[in-house]
Amino acid sequence: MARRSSSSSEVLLGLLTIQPMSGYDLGQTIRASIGHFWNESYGQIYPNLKKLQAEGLVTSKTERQKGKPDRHIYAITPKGRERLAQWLAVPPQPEVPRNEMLLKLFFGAQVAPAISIGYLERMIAAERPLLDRFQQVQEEIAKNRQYPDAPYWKMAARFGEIELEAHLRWAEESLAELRKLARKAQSPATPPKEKHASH
Amino acid sequence: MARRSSSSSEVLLGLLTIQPMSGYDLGQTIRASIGHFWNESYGQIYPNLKKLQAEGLVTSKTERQKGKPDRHIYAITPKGRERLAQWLAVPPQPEVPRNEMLLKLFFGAQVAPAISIGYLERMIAAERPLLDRFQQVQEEIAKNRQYPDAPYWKMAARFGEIELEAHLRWAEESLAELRKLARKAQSPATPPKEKHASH
DNA sequence: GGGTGCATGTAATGGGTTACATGATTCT
DNA sequence: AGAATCATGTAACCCATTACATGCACCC
Repeated sequence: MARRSSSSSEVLLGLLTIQPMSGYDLGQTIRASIGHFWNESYGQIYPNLKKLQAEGLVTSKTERQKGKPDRHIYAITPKGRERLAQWLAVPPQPEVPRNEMLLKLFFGAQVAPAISIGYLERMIAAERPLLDRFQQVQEEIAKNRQYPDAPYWKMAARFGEIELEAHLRWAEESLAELRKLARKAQSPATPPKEKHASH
Repeated sequence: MARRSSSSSEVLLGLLTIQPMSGYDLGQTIRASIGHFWNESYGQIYPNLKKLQAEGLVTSKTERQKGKPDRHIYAITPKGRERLAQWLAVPPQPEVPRNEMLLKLFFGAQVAPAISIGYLERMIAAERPLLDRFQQVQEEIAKNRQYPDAPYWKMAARFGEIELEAHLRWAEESLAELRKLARKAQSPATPPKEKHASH
């Protein structure tokens, strides 16, 4: 995805406004907080931190550890905050996300309905448990209402919740339709006689 | 986005099951039908078609035109259908889409609320008009109910509709919250006196 | 004893967008 | 007159993931 000038380093700046962190911490934080709409691999994080440091947007200090590699703790500089604010002020371009599951469903007529049904069931099984998480996160944030970040973080979590609910509703609805379709395909033009259908 | 083995050529195979098409047609079709969850640039389409042809998954014939370059019309082969079915049977991996707007909103506390408000307004203005499109598409598909593709295409369109509705609900809700926030920020700890606030 | 987590980093590999090149026709 | 549409294609560039490399500590 060769987005003209990506946001990989800016995310790091943004997260470092919360508190100084190591590359590893940043990875963890990304997964835990913005993981539902943004991902960053370590192969991206570490080199970008070096680049940011070279530009004077972050500073680093080294923490010795026994048995483990040194931790490099990065902190954002005033210049880094400026850069972040600049980037935040640029209107984001609408991007079309690629959804492979939907793509395969779109071509579902080319294979047995059971396959598409399986994908929807998988999706529901994988996503339903996340609903609770989003609600928990919002409650957590609500406890720290005084922080200036709180309302924004809550909106992001709420987005996850609302979108997830929508996806689940869609998946259930589509699942019902596909099952109807699969039944019709099994007994074409046969009135529902039940019991020992075909074999 | 270096997804191990992407689906760029398989989309082309999938669309060619509808009818033989040129690279240009494929680009148009993608935008018109699956554009809300999948995009493909010509820089991707043309080379992939050549690759597919070399593998015997599609054939091409040339149509002469006056004043314009020849049209290369591609058609899927039985081998191509096999490959497509194989790919369709592989369970899609859940992917985390990157949403830059949400990312900027998440860091909204670092800039004036007006900026985030602007992004939400933009988003609503850009996306609301699409709702009608999705409904139209579904009606259109409903007219051709007999085609085996119809139920699957309808589901894809319905996904767009449901997700879009969810996004709009979220955006309106968040907008209201941000406006409240902006008002509070302007008159901190001042009871609502109305009229000629500060200036 | 083996897997998982902590912790950092580099290199290979592959994907994908954008820009460029070309040129006639049709719409504004 | 100039922009947009039709139509194909290539090359440069860059972004991002995955794999690899290293090694201790802790838990089962």
